[in-house]
Amino acid sequence: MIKKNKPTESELEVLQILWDKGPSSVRTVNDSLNTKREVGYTTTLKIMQIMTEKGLCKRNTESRTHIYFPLVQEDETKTSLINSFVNNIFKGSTTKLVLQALGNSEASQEELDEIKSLIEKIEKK
Amino acid sequence: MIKKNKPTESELEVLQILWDKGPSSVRTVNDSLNTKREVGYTTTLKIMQIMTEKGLCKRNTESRTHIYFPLVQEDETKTSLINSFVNNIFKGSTTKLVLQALGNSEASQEELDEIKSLIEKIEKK
DNA sequence: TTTAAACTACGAAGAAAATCGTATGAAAAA
DNA sequence: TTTTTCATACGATTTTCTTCGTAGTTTAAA
Repeated sequence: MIKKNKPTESELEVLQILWDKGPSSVRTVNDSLNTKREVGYTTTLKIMQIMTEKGLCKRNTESRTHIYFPLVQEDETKTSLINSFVNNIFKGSTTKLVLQALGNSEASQEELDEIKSLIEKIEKK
Repeated sequence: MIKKNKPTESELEVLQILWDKGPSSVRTVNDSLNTKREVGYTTTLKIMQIMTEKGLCKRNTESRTHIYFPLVQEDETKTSLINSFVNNIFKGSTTKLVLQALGNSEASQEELDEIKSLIEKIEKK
């Protein structure tokens, strides 16, 4: 883990949209955000400009409407977020997190099977 | 989940100490914090006063040195934190969190066994 | 009794994030 | 062409959290 580009919550919301939809304009991202909560257009614009400064994303400015795309990977970013979460809250023990998360979840049998098969795979190594 | 008393990072550090050590004075908490990072005494005091206002803890002011104790439970609080984490980052799917967390962890066989037995217990219900 | 140490209260400075208003210019519509 | 719509840029404000300095009090030490 070289850079600790920990995105803020807002930045993460934007990243999630970029990961899901691929390269997008500010308008697209803002519309998407507004399906969940009210955000002003220039607010979203500002956030995305800051994200660009921070290196969280990059943009194509050839056309008037700039197109933004993520520079950080979904998996990597989330893994890093999980790690700091686990460090903050579970003293570094991922297992504690998993136990507590699972203990309170309403996981279906399919989901449990998925987890079991992942565990098997780990055990084989 | 009625109240969304989401503690901040600092508040969580304090809570963790109160959960671990039981009712404590500001001095005790501050000393404990300082084993990990440098924090001024009045900083810790202020945080704990704010926590009291917020209802995260309560204090006994009978003696000059106030004794603080948590008003929120460790399990409940962490579960609630996990839930918002899962909502923010995994679109509400606890399973996704578990899969990704486990996939990148270095869990020992004992830990894996613990998880497996929890899964069995869930399946039996 | 005088001095020093340990507490709390409280205001305020600082830092980081989020939000927005306004200016400006380009493109599309009328 | 004129007007309206839609972009970006950017400063400024607001909010939240963190941190600390100082004042005032009580207790302990000298």
